[in-house]
Amino acid sequence: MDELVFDVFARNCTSRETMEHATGRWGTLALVALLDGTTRFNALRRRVDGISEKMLSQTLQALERDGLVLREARPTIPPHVEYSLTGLGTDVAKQLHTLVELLESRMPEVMTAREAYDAR
Amino acid sequence: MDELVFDVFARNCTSRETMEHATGRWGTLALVALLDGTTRFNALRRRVDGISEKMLSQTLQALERDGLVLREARPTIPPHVEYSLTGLGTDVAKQLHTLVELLESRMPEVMTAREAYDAR
DNA sequence: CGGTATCCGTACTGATACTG
DNA sequence: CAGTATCAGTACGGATACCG
Repeated sequence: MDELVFDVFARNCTSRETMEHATGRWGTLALVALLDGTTRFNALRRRVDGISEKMLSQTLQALERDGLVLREARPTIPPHVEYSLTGLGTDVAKQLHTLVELLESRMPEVMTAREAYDAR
Repeated sequence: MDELVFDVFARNCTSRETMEHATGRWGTLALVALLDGTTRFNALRRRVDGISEKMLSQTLQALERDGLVLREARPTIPPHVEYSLTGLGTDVAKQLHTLVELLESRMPEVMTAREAYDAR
């Protein structure tokens, strides 16, 4: 029988890998940005401040491979490529969005905690 | 006036930093593990398969500084140190736990998507 | 426009050894 | 037990240049 390959706490765990794609530095931002709807590559790049072309490309590829993001390219000149969320991607993105909002609303607490921590 | 320092999409954003601590490779696992209750350093280390002492230490320090984790040390010999979640930490951890469960329950979809992606 | 290829620095990571 | 210190490898990330 298979081992618990979906248990995040296990070292060689498939879901851990996908979690990292979704919750990683750029994954979260890309997914949440896509909640606004279908978006083109460079629009996403402008939205996610600070991301490089390379990282956006890599991030989107990982998310597409995991079935969270859908990539649709029209063979026109110049190229027109649109990214959107799949059903699963939408669910994950919503969850991440909730987390982002939770954290943003409570950043004052975080700042206070940091000051206390740094004080000693 | 201040800029929108809590807007994750902004490059120099404080919440982005905290998000990365919470959703990073080890942050998520540490937080979710702590949902089971107060835990000692080495117990946590055993629970989070694959984490090194160094990374666990660094992760916990970052989370403690952000006010997500509480560290309590008894000055005994040998040392006895307990880690637990703060109120904010609990909220964040629950959110992450939901995300983990969502993803684990839908890993079959992910696996299918990967096969399709790799096929072409 | 939407990428890929290449280069290159640094920051992260894990072993290992050591300490109170 | 609960860490810190040190070190070496690597993978991440950004800048630049280039292509269809």
